[in-house]
Amino acid sequence: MFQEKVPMARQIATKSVVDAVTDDVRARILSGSLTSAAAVTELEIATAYEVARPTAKAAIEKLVGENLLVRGSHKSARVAELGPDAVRDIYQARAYLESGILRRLAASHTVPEAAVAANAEILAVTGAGDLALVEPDLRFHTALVAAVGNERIARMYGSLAGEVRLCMTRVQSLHLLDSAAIHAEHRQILDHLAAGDAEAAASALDSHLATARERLAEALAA
Amino acid sequence: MFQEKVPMARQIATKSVVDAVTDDVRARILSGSLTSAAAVTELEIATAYEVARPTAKAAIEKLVGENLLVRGSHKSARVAELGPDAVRDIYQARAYLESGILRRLAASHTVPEAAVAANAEILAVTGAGDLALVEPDLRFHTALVAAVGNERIARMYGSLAGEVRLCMTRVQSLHLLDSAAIHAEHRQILDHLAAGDAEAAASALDSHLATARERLAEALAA
DNA sequence: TTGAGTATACTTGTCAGACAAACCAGTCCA
DNA sequence: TGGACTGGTTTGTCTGACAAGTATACTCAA
Repeated sequence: MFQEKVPMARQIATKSVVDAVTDDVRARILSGSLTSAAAVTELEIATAYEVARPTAKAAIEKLVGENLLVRGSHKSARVAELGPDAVRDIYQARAYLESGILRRLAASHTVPEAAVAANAEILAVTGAGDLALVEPDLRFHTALVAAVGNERIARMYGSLAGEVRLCMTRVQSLHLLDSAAIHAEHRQILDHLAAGDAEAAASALDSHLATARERLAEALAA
Repeated sequence: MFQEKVPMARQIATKSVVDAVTDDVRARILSGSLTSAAAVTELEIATAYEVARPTAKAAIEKLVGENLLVRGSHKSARVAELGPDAVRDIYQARAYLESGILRRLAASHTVPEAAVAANAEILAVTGAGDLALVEPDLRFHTALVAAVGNERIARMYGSLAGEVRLCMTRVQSLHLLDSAAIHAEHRQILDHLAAGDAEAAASALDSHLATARERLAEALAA
């Protein structure tokens, strides 16, 4: 293999035009700059980025595949709008995935280093922007998922995380999330992991997600 | 809404050309007609179905999004080949998803009707082709997942099911799967569900998947 | 004034053709 | 024998175009 001859090749990345457009549009969606109020047409994207329409089309279809955009046949795409039921669906799926993972991590007394670091960041950004909280929070949970080393589960969680971030930014999450409380709940989960108490870790996660879910759902219902 | 005026509108489906090509290629992949031995080029698909190259390209990229095809930049696509490690990864992910689901179903003593029907079919096709067994087997598990009514979990499981079917057909599964044993193990799971015994159901599923996983992994290693 | 039907504009679906860039394999030369 | 070059193959992207579907606006009649 090539990697054996050059153990530490510098990683460079060349993005195709479609990928570049996709990434930027996705960032705009996740940041809340693009809402479900206005339609996202292929021509808009094409002119905005000065690319051909097929390129814009490919980018839109990629995002549709990620469930960030929705569109029907012969209709322009819109940002997927997440109602209370969708939020409950997403958080229920999260709970399924993460509770199983915590059970496994607890069995081997594994406390992922990356999760600890992400949790520390939550306190660090206290008082900063409201949206600054979302990133480390998601990174904490993603680190837990990544710790089991299962590629497909990580992929699945990634697709969920996109939708989670989407609805977190839609509700501007100003007063929904208290950084100190989140940090404490995360800390509790990590402690249970260190102690190897699977059930305690799972139930702590359940309540952690349940409160977030209900607050989000209520905010979206209004 | 339109649906309130016409309560039972006939469901008709118009597939786009891209979707039609995608579906057919996917079927060829899952049936084993397309293997990872030969590359799948855009021009091949385009000429085979008498469509333009962009159409073929879109179909290929959809299947790449489903993880049935893989391809790097400027390289032709190939059917994803699943080694022993990939099989273990997939089955571990399945076990995560399904065990959590069984716990929930057992808590409400739910025995999905569709799962019972699918399990009956497994006995019905005994002695028929080897591949005939795969369909009802997957349908049994899919029915369990669908019973919880979570859209995102069902979606995730669907993407896994594609890969499962892929490696099941790659190993021609002649002597790997004994229909009577499978039926019995499924039956046991359903019984545990009816009794509301979550742990027993989950552990029965675990061993059910573990045997299938190891046999598949061994066969692929050879 | 209101309703229905038509007409028009907008958007997407698909195609053809083209060129550049990247990859691959085979060949040639030192 | 090893490296560089060169050709063919494949993909990435673009331009331009037309057909088909959707939604909106407009007109005309009741």
